[in-house]
Amino acid sequence: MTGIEDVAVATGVSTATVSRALRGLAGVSAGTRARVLSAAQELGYVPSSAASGLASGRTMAMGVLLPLIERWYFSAVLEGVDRQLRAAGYDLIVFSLGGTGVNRERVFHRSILRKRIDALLVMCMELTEDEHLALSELESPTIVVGGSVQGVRHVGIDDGAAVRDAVEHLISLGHTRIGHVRGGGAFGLYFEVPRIREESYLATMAAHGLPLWDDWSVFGDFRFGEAKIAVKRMLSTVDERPTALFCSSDEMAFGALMAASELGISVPGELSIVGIDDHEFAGPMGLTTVRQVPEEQGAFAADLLLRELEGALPVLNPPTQPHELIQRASTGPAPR
Amino acid sequence: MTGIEDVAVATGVSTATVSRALRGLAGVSAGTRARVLSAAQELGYVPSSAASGLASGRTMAMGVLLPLIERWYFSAVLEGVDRQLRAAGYDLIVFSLGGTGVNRERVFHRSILRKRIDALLVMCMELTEDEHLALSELESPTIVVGGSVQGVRHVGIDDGAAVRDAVEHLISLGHTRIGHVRGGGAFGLYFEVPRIREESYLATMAAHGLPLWDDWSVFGDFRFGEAKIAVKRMLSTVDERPTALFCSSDEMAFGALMAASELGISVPGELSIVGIDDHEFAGPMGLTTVRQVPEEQGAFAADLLLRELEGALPVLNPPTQPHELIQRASTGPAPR
DNA sequence: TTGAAAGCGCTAACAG
DNA sequence: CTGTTAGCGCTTTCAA
Repeated sequence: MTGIEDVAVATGVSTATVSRALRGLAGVSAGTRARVLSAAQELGYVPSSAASGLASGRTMAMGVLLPLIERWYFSAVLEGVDRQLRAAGYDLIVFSLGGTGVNRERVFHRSILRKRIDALLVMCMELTEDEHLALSELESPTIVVGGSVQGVRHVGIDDGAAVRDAVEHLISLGHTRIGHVRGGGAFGLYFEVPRIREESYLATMAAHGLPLWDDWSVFGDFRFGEAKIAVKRMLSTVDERPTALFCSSDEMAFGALMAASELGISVPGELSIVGIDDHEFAGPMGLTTVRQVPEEQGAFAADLLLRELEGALPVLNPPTQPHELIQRASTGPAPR
Repeated sequence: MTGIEDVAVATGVSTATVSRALRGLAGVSAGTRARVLSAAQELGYVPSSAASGLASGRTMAMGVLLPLIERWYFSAVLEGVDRQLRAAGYDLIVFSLGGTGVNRERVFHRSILRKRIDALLVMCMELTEDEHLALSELESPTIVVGGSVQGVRHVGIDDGAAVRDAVEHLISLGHTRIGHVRGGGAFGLYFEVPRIREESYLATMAAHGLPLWDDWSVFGDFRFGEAKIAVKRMLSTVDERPTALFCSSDEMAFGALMAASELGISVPGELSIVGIDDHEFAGPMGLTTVRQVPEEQGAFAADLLLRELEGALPVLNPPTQPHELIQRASTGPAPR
C-alpha cells in the first residue's frame, strides 16, 4: 500500500506538507500543491481512514440507525441521506436492528459508540435515556427523522396534520362512516408513527362528532398482504360497512384496494380509500394520498448534521417538512 | 472518553492484557478476564475502531457497492447482508451510486479504497479493469451478488434458467404469442440483469420456434409506472395482441396487471402475465412469478466473505442460488 | 511556506 | 499468564 510517506518522498517534501496539500489547507504554495497532487495521483495514494481518523478525530462517516432497511420509507430516507453524504465525501454506515428490538443494545454499544462515525441520524425511534447519555458523551451531533419524539429535535412531516388532512378530505366528501387501517409497532421498540397516526385519526373523527366502530379499525401492520386480508375480512363480515377507509400507509391502502376489488366493491363508488406516503405505486394505482418525500427528509437531516460538523450552530428546531393531499381516483363522494 | 488505559489502571493490569481479555484471546486467567470485563463495563469503555483498525489492520466493517438503495432487490440484499454482519459484529458501509454512473470513480477511489472495509460486496455490476486492479491491491475479498459476470465469482440465481422457466410455463399453457416487458440498464453503468433476461427470453422463444414481434417488446425500466404506461400503450395500439406477457421483474408485472385491468382485458382469460422476483406484493396480487430470495443471496455472500476473513479458503465457485416457479392466478391456458 | 516531532488509542511481537 | 516496547499512518502543534 502506498502511504503518505511515499508521496512525500516522491515530491521531496515532508509528510506534513503532503497532508496539507491533499486536504486543501491554506499555507501551501501553488507549485508544491500541484506537485503533491500529481504525485499522489500517480502513485494511486488514498489516505487510510483509520489513520486519519485516529489522528484527527474525524472519521468522515455518518451513521444511520434504523429499525429495518427494506421498507419503503426507511430505504427512501437512506437514499436521501446517502445523496448528501456522497456529495460531501462522507461515508454512510448503516446500523439496522433487523426488524426486532433484541439486538438493540448490542448494536448501540458495540457499533455506534465505536467512534466510527462523526454524527448519527436515528430513524423513527425514541432513544432510551442510556442511549441519549452515551450519545451525548460521544459529542456527535444527532437527529431523529420520522415519527417526532418529545424533547428531541426531529425532521419529518407533521403526522398529526397529515392524517387530519386525509380524514377531513373524506369528511368533506360527505363520508361519516370512516374506518381505519392501522400500522404496527411490530418492531418491539419505540416506534412512534403508528401511534401518532392512530391518535390523530381518532381525534379528527371526534372533532367532527363522527362515530367510531371497533369493527372498522383493522390492523394492517404497514403491509400490503396483511392489510388486504384484514380489510377483506372486515368488509365481508361487518354488519354495516364503512363508506371510506383511512389507511395509515399507502402499502396498506393498496391492500385495501385489492380487497375491495376482490369483493367486487367499487372504488370510489361504494368505498373511498385514502393513504399516506405517495409511494411510487400510488400514482399508477390511482390512490388518493397525502404525499411526503422521505428522500428529502433524509437529505435535509443529513445536511443539518453535515453543517454542524463544519462548525455551524445546531439547528434546534428544524422546520416541519411539507405534506400535501394528492387527490386521485380512489376517493369520491359518499354514496347516496 | 474512557480509553483502554483507564480500564488497565482500574484493573491494575497492562493495556495489553486488557486488550486480550476484551477480545477473548487465550492466555488470560479467568480471574483477570473477569475483572477486566467488569471494569470495562463499569467505565463504559468501547474500543475506538480507528485505533484498533490502524493497529490491527482489520476494520470490522464490510462494504456494499450498489447502484441505488431504494429498489426492492437492492435493499432486500442489503437486509440479508446486514443480518449476517450484525451477527458477526461487523459494521455495514453502504456505497451507493445514487442511480447514476457519474460518481462511480469518486465513490470508488475516495471511499472504497480508504481501507475502511475488510471486504467488499458488489451488487449487480461489472467492475472495470481499473477497479479490479485497485481492489486486488487492497487484498480485500470481493464478491458479486446478482447479475452474473464472466470471470468474477458471483452469488445469485441462474437468470437465464429462471427466465426460461417463466417463458416455458407460458408455452406449456399453449401460449405462442408471448410479449416481453423489459427492464432497464438506466443506471449508466454495466448492469447485467436486464440484458441477461432479455437474451434468455429471446433464446427461449427461438428454441420453441415462436414468433417475435417488435411491437410485443416494451420497455418498463423495472418500474411499475413505466411498465403500466408502456404495456397499456402496446395493448391498445398493436394489431394483434399477445396472449401472454413475460415481465423481467414483478414490479413491471404489476404495471402490466394494472394496464390490463384498466383496459378491461381479463387476466388470465385473455392475457396471462408472469414476472420474476416474488416481490412482497406478488402473493397478494395473485401474480405467477419465479421466486428468488435476495435476502438469502445477500446473507450467503456476506457469510462467504466473513468466513474468508476468518481465514477460510475462498470459495471460487459459489453454488447457484435457487429459483422456483410460483403459479398463481395471473397465468392460465391460452385463449381458444 | 515548510519541516520535525509528538502523539491519536490500540494491537502485536517479544520477553519475562 | 502478563508486561514492555514498538509501531499502525496519519494530523497537528511548534519552530524554523
